[in-house]
Amino acid sequence: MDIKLTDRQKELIERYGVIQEQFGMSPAASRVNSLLTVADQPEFTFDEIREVLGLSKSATSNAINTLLTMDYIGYRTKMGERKRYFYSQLDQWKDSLKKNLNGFKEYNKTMKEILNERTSETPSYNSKLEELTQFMDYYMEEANKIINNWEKK
Amino acid sequence: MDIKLTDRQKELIERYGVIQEQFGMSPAASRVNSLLTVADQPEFTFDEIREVLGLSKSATSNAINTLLTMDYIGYRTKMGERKRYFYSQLDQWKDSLKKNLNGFKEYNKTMKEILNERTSETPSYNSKLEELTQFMDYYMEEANKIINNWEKK
DNA sequence: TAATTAGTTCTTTTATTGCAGAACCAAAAA
DNA sequence: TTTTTGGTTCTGCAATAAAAGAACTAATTA
Repeated sequence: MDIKLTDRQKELIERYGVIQEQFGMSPAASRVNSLLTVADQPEFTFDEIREVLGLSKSATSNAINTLLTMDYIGYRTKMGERKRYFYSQLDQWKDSLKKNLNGFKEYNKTMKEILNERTSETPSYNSKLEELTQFMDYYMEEANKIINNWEKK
Repeated sequence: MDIKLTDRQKELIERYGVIQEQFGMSPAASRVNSLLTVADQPEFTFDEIREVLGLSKSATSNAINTLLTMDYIGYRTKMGERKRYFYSQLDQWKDSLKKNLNGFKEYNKTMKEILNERTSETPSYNSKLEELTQFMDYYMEEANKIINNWEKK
């Protein structure tokens, strides 16, 4: 085994890790994803990940599985081997941006229901709220166009 | 005092509250912001908020102050009164979207540093990473245009 | 001057998260 | 058939976050 990382790589793994934590990912999962993004080696096994990051088996297992279900990483296998080789699926970004936009859809649905339920006594507030829901619809539509536009290029 | 909310309003406050929790806001702050968005009454005092939501003074105080610093709510005062009257600042949405885009900027800066540090042994991975950073720059620029475009309308 | 109002701040309690460590399991190898 | 490999799942502990409650404060009022 014996995987070596430069100090710079270690620093970047931590920095990128912290950023991902801010997006709600657990410390361990953030580090695993960082490792697979930063390290020269394109694929890591379960035990290699465990070793370089100094994690327990359970933490490694849970981190890998959350990353897999989020499609942040993938794995391949090799003929006649039972091990899995994990790699960063960085194409994930556009997809997770799209999922993000879908999250806004839920948000906006609720905002519209709130608007529908509001008293008619507050017309100026209500029309601001309405403008907001329209803006969100507009934004989501245009943002999707941006993404599709890029893909066509 | 004696503020009354319909069952539907209570339901919407909880639902909108949960959505906001998913964006990383504390339960109490989420409920306060929801209340000010959903309730007919356009302004609430500290004690009214405390009472309808059944929160302690400290929880109320902290929730209000985080919402104030995020500009999610505002308050006004009335001549000769010491109380503050809090209201939802729903114009916040566009601003927080812009702040969100700025968050991506930090993210992308780190991605570029990672790219710079990567081995030249993995050209296809590297070029994917590069495309990604370019896409992010493009997206941030275009998203800002969307927002400004709407505001001009 | 004492009491009330409108909060803030500090301390304690409770709930949640994140991880380690050990037990466990199924497939493959010895 | 026992052992090893490549994990997963369960139990428990430590750290952190959220909120309660009580003590505090600065203005205002009685």
